[in-house]
Amino acid sequence: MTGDNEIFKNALKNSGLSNTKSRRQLFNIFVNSGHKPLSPAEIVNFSNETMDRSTIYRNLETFQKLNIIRPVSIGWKIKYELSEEFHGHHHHMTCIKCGKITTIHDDTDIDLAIKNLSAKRGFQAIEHTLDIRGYCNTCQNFKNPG
Amino acid sequence: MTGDNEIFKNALKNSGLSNTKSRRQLFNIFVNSGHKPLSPAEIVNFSNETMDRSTIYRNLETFQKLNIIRPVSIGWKIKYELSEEFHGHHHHMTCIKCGKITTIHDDTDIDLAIKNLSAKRGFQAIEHTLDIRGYCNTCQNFKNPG
DNA sequence: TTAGATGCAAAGTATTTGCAACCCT
DNA sequence: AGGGTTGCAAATACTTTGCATCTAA
Repeated sequence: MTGDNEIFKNALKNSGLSNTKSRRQLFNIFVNSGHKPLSPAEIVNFSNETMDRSTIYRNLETFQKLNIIRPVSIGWKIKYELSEEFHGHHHHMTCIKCGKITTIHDDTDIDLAIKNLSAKRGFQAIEHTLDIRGYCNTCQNFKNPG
Repeated sequence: MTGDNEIFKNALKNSGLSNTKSRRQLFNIFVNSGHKPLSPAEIVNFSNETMDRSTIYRNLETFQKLNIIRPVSIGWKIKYELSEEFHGHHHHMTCIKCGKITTIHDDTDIDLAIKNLSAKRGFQAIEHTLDIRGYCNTCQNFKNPG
């Protein structure tokens, strides 16, 4: 926890940005979310009027640029979660039918392949999101939309 | 093109859904987008009042369930593009700094690793999106947000 | 014929903006 | 002190909903 805070403060400092009350608060909302991805609007509600909406939106954008948070597409919407520096690396498997999301933590082969590919292209990969879509165990035999 | 249309029509028919004017129109917007991912709002504008907004939103949801389109997280927003059946398989590399998106078509190793992983989990993978974030060639030496 | 699809209209949410006041460094 | 940040307030933009009408099969 304390370590996370250091990383956060340094990210701001290294980019010459201020360590403000709002930014600390926003960061804490993510920390306290239990790693559940949040939409901008959900954060507005969570914050319970302690920050203005516009401040939240502006800082979400800032955090994203600093790679403090990262976007995840969850079904129909986009949400944000702490980036890997805080969160640990993982991937998602989403069922097209029932919407169930499974989180995956071990995928060395995939990560290696991604690393190689990026290097080949001269792209400096910082992190990646992988969303696998298909049918979960339960839904494999009932594919009609319902 | 004609082949794509067949796939589209069959997708509807196989699920017992009607092949309506609106749906054909929406499908064509994607075809004509030159494979650029589109947000719901962009589509509303594109459609130029030929369809009602509500029809567009409802059909986007339908198309997604039928796997005609798929979501892609592009920076701040979520967008849609034709699914692989129409589009061909590919991945995105997005620059955190300038937002530039590079499309990648050859990544056998990654795809193989994903296939293996899914199999191991009893998940029937239909498709996947991979978004690699980092710094593009140009931005690698200028990492401050600006 | 008729279940499903659409348009309309309005309500409900979400996001962005300019500017004056404020607070980090 | 001084520029980056915030709050405020209002304008925009986006998304959803119910219901009557229409249309594809």
